[in-house]
Amino acid sequence: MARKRYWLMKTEPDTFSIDDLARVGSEPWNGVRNYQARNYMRDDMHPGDGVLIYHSSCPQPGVAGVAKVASAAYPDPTQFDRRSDYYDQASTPQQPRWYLVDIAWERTLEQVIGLADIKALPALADSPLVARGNRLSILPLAAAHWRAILALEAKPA
DNA sequence: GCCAACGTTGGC
DNA sequence: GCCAACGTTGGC
Repeated sequence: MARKRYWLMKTEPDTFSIDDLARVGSEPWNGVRNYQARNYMRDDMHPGDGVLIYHSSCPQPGVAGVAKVASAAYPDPTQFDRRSDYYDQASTPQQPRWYLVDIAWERTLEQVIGLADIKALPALADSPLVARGNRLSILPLAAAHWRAILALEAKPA
C-alpha cells in the first residue's frame, strides 16, 4: 500500500465547480490534455489520495473543497469521441494517449481559501502552486502544504 | 534538433 | 481586456 499523497486540481467553476462535484458525488476528471498532468494521474495517483479542488479563472480564485482520488487511472473516453471538445484523432483505444482518474467529493469549504492567503503562507514558499507562471492543472502537494492550506480554514475571514 | 510563432492559461 | 509565462507546433 503506497503512502497517501496529496494533490491540487484546478477547475473553472463556470464549467465544473465544487458544487457540481458535490451534486454528482464522483466525476471522471476528463479533458486533461497536458502530458505532465496526465503522468501524475496515470503514474502517481492512487485511490484514497487527498485532493484540493481549486477554482481558477473566476472572481475568487482559491481552494474551494476537498476530494479524493476514487479510481485507478484509465483511458479518458472523451479522446475517442468525435463530438467531444477533447477528441484526439491521434489516439486509439489500443494505444490511448490520455488517462484520467475518478475524483470523489468529500466536502465543500464554507469559504474559499483565496490564492492571496495561500501565497502569504511561509510554508508554501517552495510549492509550485505559488510559483510564477504556473499553468499546470494538476499539482502535487507536500503533506505540510496540504496541512498549511487547510489550517487557514479555521481563521475568520 | 533548434527556435520562432502561435495558442492557452490564469491572475489581475 | 491585458499581459506574462509556458507548452506545442512546424519549418528548416
